Amino acid sequence: MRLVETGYESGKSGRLSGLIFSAYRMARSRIGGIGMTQELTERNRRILEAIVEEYIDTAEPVGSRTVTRRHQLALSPATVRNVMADLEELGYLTQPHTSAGRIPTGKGYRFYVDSILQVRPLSSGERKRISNRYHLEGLRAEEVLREAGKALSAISNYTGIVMAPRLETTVFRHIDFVPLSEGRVLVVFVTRSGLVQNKIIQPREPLSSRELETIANHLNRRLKGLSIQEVKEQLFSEMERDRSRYDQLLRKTLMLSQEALKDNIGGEVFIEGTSNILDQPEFSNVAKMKQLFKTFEQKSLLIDLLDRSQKADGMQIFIGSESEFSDIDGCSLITTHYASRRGTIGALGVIGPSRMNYSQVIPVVDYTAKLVSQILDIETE
Amino acid sequence: MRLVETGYESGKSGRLSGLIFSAYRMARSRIGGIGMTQELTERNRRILEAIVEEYIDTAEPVGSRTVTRRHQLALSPATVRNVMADLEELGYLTQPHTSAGRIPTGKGYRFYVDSILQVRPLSSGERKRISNRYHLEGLRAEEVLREAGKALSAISNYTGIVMAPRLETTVFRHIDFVPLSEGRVLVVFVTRSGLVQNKIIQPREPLSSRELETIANHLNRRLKGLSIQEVKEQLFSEMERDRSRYDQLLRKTLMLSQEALKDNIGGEVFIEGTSNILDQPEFSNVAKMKQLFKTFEQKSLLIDLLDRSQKADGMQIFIGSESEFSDIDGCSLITTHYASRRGTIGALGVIGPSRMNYSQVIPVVDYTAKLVSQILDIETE
DNA sequence: ATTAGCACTCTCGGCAGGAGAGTGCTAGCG
DNA sequence: CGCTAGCACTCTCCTGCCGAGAGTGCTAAT
Repeated sequence: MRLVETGYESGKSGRLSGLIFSAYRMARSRIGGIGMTQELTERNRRILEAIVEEYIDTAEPVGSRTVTRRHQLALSPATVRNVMADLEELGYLTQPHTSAGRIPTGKGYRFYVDSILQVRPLSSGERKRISNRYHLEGLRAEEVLREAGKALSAISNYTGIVMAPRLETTVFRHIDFVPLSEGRVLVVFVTRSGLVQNKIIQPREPLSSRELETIANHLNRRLKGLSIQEVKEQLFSEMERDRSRYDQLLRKTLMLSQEALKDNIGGEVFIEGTSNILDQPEFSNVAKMKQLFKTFEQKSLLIDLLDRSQKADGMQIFIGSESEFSDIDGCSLITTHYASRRGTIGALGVIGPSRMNYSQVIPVVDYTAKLVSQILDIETE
Repeated sequence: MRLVETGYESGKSGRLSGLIFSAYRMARSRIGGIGMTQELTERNRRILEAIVEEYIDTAEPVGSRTVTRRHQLALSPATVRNVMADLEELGYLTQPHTSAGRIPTGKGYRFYVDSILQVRPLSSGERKRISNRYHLEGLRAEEVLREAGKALSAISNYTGIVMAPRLETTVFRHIDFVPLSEGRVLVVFVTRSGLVQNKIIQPREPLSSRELETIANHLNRRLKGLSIQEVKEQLFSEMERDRSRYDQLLRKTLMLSQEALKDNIGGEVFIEGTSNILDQPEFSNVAKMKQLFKTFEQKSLLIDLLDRSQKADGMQIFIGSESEFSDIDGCSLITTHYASRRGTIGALGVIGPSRMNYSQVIPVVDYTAKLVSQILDIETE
């Protein structure tokens, strides 16, 4: 099976209004005639909702009596049982064993998230609680991202995850070349948002430290404020134009910058609050836990998902079970991108059990992304 | 109780020979008249050794019969039982419950490590297996440290931990100033070993980006190759000397550098292979595991221990149980410092259960430290 | 001093039985 | 025809019990 992505789109008029729009859109699709809607009657949907929410609350299989008792449905347990049997047949629910209650399947969560879930915007108190965590003073960009991860994990009680922007999606602020041994050169980039990244290159011909200095100063005056994409284009066109002219230094400049920009760098991932997730009852199973921590450690899967999220528009929800990523079976990942004023730059989110409190976490992720975007903008304009 | 540090000293003539020296010293102190030696007869020591090693192997409480069977002692189980009772009375062993075997206490491990343990040097094959992990080509200093952590964890099957050098213990290579908003300045340091560190400062008076550039170029020519300590001294004496002379730029230079060097930066910690430790049977207990991961997350305790290790000479072994750091109860930490050719710069080690294979891990930590020192030197000379 | 023997203690796995939760089915009701 | 009450059935989980096994401490003999 494939990992399905949710088309949880934001409106154009800002993220938060996007959320409201989204809720509205979902409400509409409930009445309208889209695929899934035909499959489930309104009553069945209500019952599915009750079961998912109950299970999110308690982490225990949900029985028919619980549903009628705790969620005011004017129905008897027997009726609910019939409905539950139907929902199981359709693949939304499953039973750990006969004579246990039901728990949602991946498909169940998916339907819940796509077509049932109502996201309420954060209260101003909640927003304050989140934004208070960034005592802006003198935080370096990297620290802002780390802090965002910590905030996400602390507020949600799950694990926060933040991907630093890749160099190529950023705006140029500063470059520097430091000669190392054997002709190798350490390149230090500073992006407009103040993020410092570095790499080592081996230029085809040797350069004196004086030359490196001159080249850096030159580039810094010329390229400031351009996106890396623009930088690349400009350098390329210049190279074309001046191919004929014999200017030693210019040639070296171009050669050096080309080397420096050749490969992607960045995409570092910060994972914060991993111990939080140990509180979740699903991870009393040590083997499962180990699986999850292995995933945290190697990061490639997470980078992959965050990359997708960065490219996509709006909130993405990945539900672990039933997906090709059996690694994080039983886990869900809620992500969105954050962006400074010029173009998309990174992604962040929360990892928790599929049995996660989506309606609480989604607005937190959303607001955090907005906040990070703002801070990176304000701090560095 | 306090966390005791072991005086596991290296000789002056290189680390590895230090290990051998150490073993010799330990052997001597066994015969000599130091405190603990009087407390235990040779036979008792042999039995304690057998028990600790058996427990390291099996993670099961060790019974008297096992000791006689698997370690060739010409003694009956009954005799061993008597000795075990004595060792328990003296605090070296404990029983999970009556009629279970014995397991070592913190004191037991401590005695084993200090006075019994024989460390054998690595075979050349093992050394190769470790050094092969650094495919030197173009690794940035930070990546070298990360890789060292990974190597430590992979070889030992426990968790590797590496602390990056603090700026103050390093040698100056390069500095750069990047203007941000509102008069703030991003300072980028490159140390001789190629490590890039940065911080944000707020100079008392504003500086144009032209001035910043000039100052950086000036400092880079003047200070290269000095230790940060020397840099500070030089700047200070210059400040004294030129107090009278009215040179605007020089004054600004000194002001800026002073700001930049005011606080310590660095001391970042890389923890690799956390999931490894989940294989250890002591962590089937989820609560214990959570404790440990909390410690990993907040890092301050680890930084504290590594800082101590950096200052101390030679190998340090911290044994968790019985210590003021109940956080890592049941865990031990083996650390040593690594050093480039000029002065001590960082520390690294392995975290594992107290029931860790010391004789295997100690030489690995030792060799890795030597290797990291070398790589940082070679790469950047 | 060391050891053989023995009674004792404690854990652990398996097993049986009962409580509790929940189901599926069937028959009756509006 | 949809809903519901009732009931038999299933499965888990907890408890108590028992015996096997491992290991101990003590005592008496060598």
